[in-house]
Amino acid sequence: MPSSKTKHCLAFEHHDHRRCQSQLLSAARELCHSRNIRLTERREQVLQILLQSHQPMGAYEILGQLNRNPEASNIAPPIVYRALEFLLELGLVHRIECKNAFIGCVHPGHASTAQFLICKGCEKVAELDNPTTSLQQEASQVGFMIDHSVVEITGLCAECQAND
Amino acid sequence: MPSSKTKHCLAFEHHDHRRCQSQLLSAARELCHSRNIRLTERREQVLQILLQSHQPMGAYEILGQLNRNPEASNIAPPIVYRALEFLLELGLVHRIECKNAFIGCVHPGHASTAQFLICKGCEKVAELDNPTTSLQQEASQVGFMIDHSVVEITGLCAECQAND
DNA sequence: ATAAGTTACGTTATAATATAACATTATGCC
DNA sequence: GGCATAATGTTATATTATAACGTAACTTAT
Ligand SMILES: [Zn+2]
Ligand SMILES: [Zn+2]
Ligand SMILES: [Zn+2]
Ligand SMILES: [Zn+2]
Repeated sequence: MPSSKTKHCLAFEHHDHRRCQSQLLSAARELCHSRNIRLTERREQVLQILLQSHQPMGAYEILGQLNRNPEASNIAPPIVYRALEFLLELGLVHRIECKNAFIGCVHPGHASTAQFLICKGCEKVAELDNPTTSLQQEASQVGFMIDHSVVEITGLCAECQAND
Repeated sequence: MPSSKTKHCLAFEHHDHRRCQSQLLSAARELCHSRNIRLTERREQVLQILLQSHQPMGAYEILGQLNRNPEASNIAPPIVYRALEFLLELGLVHRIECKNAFIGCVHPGHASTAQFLICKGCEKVAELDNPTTSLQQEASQVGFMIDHSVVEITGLCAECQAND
């Protein structure tokens, strides 16, 4: 689980993902409840789909999973994109720009400053948990006011290097 | 012009862009010549289009400019994407992931470690010229081997803050 | 409770971005 | 020239995303 002390890289560590998943879902519910915002069934469905793994998913892949359910089939793209928009704004989900894909946030709360390690081997994406300040320093040195940052490092995780 | 000593942010500084443009074009020609790689007319056309400004352009925008030329019209997407692929591999052009767009590299040579400040006001994109090491440290602390990194900071440049 | 206002969802169509597959032309080498 | 290779051209289609408009569900006021 996320910790602010030690250097964690959840996605690349073996862990009880069921627990990980249910904790993140609870956190999402609590966040919405506390802010008096509606985590509707659709929105929760999309979040749950993203929380199934630490691999990012495309919008149409999410759509496919929603439509795999025999009852209530034939859902169309806007529904998924709207749920994603909601979840992104709350910081419950992040967009992986270099893959046009989406992933559940493992440290819900901080919306605009996430950083990711993206493994080309196992395709998992780990969210770093310390918002590096050096970029902010760089930016402020030239008088730039940061609104949103995208930091996506692609390569091979330790395990995939070993298994090559 | 790019310098490795002072902290520059070319796109946001007033400068003689004609000169900037022609220097970058020359640098590209020299790079290709020295490596015995063919900077064909098409490839150079696409590069020149990207060097027109410090704003990124979508592939179809580039396509539009190519087709604006009355002779040799009706060029199709693959041509642009192939030229871009060539230029990206050489590091003469970068892809701005969060905009699905492309921009000429202002420090030709370093392909995979660029960092950008993207202004929402003037839509210019500045390429930082010191590859920050803190990210690499982060990555190596968890045994991650970096292949390619995307660092895109969106916000407002100093001038756009003043003009708000 | 009902009406009005708002938010979320559903539906259809289409826009914007990107690539697959194959034909043609240009270039370099023998 | 004849051959191999690389680059370009062409057609069709895949993938990702949004516009526009209608319906249903929730919220609040009377
Ligand atoms: Zn997990
Ligand atoms: Zn891996
Ligand atoms: Zn310039
Ligand atoms: Zn600006």
